[in-house]
Amino acid sequence: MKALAHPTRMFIVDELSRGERCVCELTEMIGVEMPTVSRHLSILKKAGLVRDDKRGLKIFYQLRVPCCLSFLKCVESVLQADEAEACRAA
Amino acid sequence: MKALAHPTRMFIVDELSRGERCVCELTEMIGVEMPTVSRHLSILKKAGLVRDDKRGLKIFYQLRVPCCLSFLKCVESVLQADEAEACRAA
DNA sequence: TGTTTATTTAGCCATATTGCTAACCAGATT
DNA sequence: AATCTGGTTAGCAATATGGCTAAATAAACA
Repeated sequence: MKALAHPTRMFIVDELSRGERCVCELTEMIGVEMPTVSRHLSILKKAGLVRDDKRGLKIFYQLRVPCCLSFLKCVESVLQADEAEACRAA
Repeated sequence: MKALAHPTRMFIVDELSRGERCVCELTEMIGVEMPTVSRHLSILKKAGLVRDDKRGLKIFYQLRVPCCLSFLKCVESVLQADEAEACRAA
C-alpha cells in the first residue's frame, strides 16, 4: 500500500501502465537523479507491483499487477471530477 | 493517496465502509491512544475521504468517497490471492 | 456555574522516508 | 584488458511521520 504513496511512484506506475520503460527513460521524465529513481523502482518491485527485465545494458520495468490499472483510473477520476462525479464513474 | 498509506487509516476506511463510527469506537478497536486516532482521522478528512458529523458529545465519521470501497475490495483480493488470481478477480 | 465526557491541538521524541553524491557492478565495445 | 554505459548500493543530511502525554475546547449535566 505504502508503495503507491509517493508522487514519483504513482507517476512510474501510471507511465508503466502505458508500456514498459527503462530506468533511463523514467529518470529523464521525472527529472530526478537516477539513483533516486532506482530506489523508487526497487520499492515498487519489493511490493510486487513491477517486474524488471534486463536486456543488454538496459533494464526494462513493467507493471506486474493489472489491478493497479483499474485503481489508477479510479484515482484519476477522483482527481478530475468532484467526488460525486468520481463515484458515479466508479 | 498518501492518506491511505497507513495500516491504521486503511483499517478506519475499511471499518467506516461498514457504517459510521465515533472516535471512541475506533479508538477502542484500534488499541492506540485517542489523540493518535484523531490525527489519523484528520488526515483522512483533509484528504476528503471522510466526513465528520457532531451529534451531542460524540463525533461520528463516515466514508465520503465510495470509490474507496471498490479500491479496498481490489486490495483485499490482492492480499488474499497471489497476483495472478488477484488480477483475474479485478 | 462547575464538572464530566468526547475530542482536538500542541509539543516532544524516535523512527522512516527521500533526495543527494560517491562508489561499485555488469554487459557491451574497443 | 581498458573503458564506456546503464543501474544499483551505500552513506549522509533534511524532512516527514507516528506515537505519546499534557493541555485546550466544547457540549451535556449536576
